[in-house]
Amino acid sequence: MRSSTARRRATIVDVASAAGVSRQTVSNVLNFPDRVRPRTRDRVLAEVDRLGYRPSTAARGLRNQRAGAVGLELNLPTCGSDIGPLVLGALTARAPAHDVHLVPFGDAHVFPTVAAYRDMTRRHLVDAFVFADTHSGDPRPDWLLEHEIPFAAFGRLYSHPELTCWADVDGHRGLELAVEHLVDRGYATVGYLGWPLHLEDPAVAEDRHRGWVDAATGLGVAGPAGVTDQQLGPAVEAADALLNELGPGDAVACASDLIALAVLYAAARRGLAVGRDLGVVGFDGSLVARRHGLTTVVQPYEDLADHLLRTVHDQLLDGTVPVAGALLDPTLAPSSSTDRESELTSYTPVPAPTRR
Amino acid sequence: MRSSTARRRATIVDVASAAGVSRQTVSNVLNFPDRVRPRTRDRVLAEVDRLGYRPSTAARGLRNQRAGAVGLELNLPTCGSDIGPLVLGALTARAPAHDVHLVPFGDAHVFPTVAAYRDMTRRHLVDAFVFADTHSGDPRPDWLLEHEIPFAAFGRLYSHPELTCWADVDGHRGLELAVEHLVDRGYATVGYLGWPLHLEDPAVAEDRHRGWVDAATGLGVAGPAGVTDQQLGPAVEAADALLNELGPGDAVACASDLIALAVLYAAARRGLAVGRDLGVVGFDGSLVARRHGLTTVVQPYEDLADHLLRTVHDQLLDGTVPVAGALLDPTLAPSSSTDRESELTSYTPVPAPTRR
DNA sequence: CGGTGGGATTGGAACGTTCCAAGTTTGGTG
DNA sequence: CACCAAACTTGGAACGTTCCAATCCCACCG
Repeated sequence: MRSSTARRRATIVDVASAAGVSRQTVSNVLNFPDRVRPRTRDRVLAEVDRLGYRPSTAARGLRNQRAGAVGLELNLPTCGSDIGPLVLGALTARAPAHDVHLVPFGDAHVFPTVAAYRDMTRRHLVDAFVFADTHSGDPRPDWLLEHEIPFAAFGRLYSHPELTCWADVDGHRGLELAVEHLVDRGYATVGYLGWPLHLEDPAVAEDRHRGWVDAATGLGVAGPAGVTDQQLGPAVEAADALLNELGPGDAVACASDLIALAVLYAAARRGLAVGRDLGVVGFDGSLVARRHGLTTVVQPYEDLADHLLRTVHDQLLDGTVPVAGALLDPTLAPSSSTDRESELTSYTPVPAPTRR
Repeated sequence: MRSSTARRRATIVDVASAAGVSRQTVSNVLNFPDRVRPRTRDRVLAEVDRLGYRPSTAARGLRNQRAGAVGLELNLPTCGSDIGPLVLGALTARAPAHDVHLVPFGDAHVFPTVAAYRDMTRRHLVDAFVFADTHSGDPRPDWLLEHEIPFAAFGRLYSHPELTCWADVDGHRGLELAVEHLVDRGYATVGYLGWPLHLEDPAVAEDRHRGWVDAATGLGVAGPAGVTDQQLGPAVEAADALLNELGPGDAVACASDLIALAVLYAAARRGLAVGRDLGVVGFDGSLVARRHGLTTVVQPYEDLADHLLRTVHDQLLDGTVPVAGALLDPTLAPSSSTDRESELTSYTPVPAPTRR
């Protein structure tokens, strides 16, 4: 066993003696390159490269009193939604750019409490937290504020209107995009199927609804509107009711991809060919949309991830918080459900569009 | 600012002096309770509790040369599948029981390479890795073996038949469960819609297919079989072809929930009421199944997570690897698609079953 | 040619934990 | 009552890094 030589990973001292400088100089090369003369710097960097040296996370964390990690709560609503995996994927992909790593935690079966937050904080496992699905009476923001622990929320903190450490998608803009696209494609009237305002998150529901109202009214294409909760069965019934008030050549903009799927089903039920007879636009850019050939408003997941990570980073660095919550612009991904040449029905879905 | 008092988290020395013992005794209380007299132990534990002390992850990791973390690769196939979120949720929920935390990594857009593995290892950020979606020519197992880094795979390592550090669901047993359930519910003939054997993972496809063959033949209910890839459009066509050879009162067992959804669509296309006229069973226990009222074979996600985490834990502890890969038993979750009283069609889905 | 200033580099100390070897107490025995 | 072993407890050292203060070196100026 060559444990002593090959097995042990190189430390800063190994690099230092290989380059003929001291510990501290190597540290400076990596953390404050300006402090080191170019000649020395290059020599050190060459050895860093040759030995494959990387600073130990544990030693760094101990010395700096900072874990370089962000806790991410994965609870039931987050895991079981269509966008959960997309948010997680984006945060994971963007974390390295912010010099942090993620630590997911939470029991997918139990409703969130602060216990896990307290435990992870005490163990110095993370410096800050990111979470989603805030609700009224949510204990988490209060607890984190009280303990002065940085955090950022995906979605408005409507239980704490004064807080600005959140990012969300601009649903108003998203529905504008949807309506503009539908008009562009030549659909005559644009209806809307969204969420009731008394539902869990009235701001999001209101936001998307107003987007449709403003755009459709502005363009003179406003049709009927309906509401439903985020469940397939009831949504199909609501979609069915809405379609009673729409005719061939009309369209429906939806508050989510799941609702859009329900519209596909309601259309199929009455023999409407989606695309040709009826335009449908969803919201989320989820797997459901890709599978079913739904045109959808794609949330800017990477931008959201960047904003959330930057927000906690700034709080850690100097305690600054954003001047306001961030509403980020979504984009529209056209597919068959708004293609007039297409005859999409729920039971003859098209394959997913080829990836760019 | 009361930084100096309230802000600083308690350390082992604080606990020690509060309890009137030394550092080491506190450490022993937490790590080797037997070494400490009960009287002392209780006194120390009381102070631990009072001060809310938890050992610093960084200090522990530095001293023990162990991060207490497991890297989890989230790549495109993992994130974009129906089971990805379920596997992740289970691993997250079970990690604390194994005294580790997870560190997800990976770029959802790029195909996996060993670069990220090397980087995380060098930084001592993780001790081991868990990943899924192995494929032939996968560089990861070879690289990890070469560097003697523990790992465990979700899914068979069919590119390395000699390796045993994997866990997978017993698809054979799953399709037995499905067929038995369908016979139990009084369906006459049971067909099968699965994956072609030349697809990415022939072992899984073969496994599930044989389960159907054995059970259906054994019970004398074997019907026609078809194959399709894991895409909704082609799957609906394949399901349609299969239904040509089945009549009312028959059933289809499927290799995945997505394929089962395709069967729902094909049934709707020809006016068959799923449940009453046609039994359908999916595989995965995914969100898709819950939404669409599909009876499904649920993968034992928590057991899988436990096995994977235990496997890497054992490798870390004393280098032992399992004597064989683990095939874990799934369970069956009945829903409307095998309820003879129900008239489920793809466009009139039932609400998700109430959670237990 | 000595002094000065400033940038580059250095060694000591500390972050919080656990291992190790040595120390102290406890309880039992001759 | 003295002694011994076992049980329990203790302080020093080390894990790898970065902060801090001190030192070194060099060019430039008077």
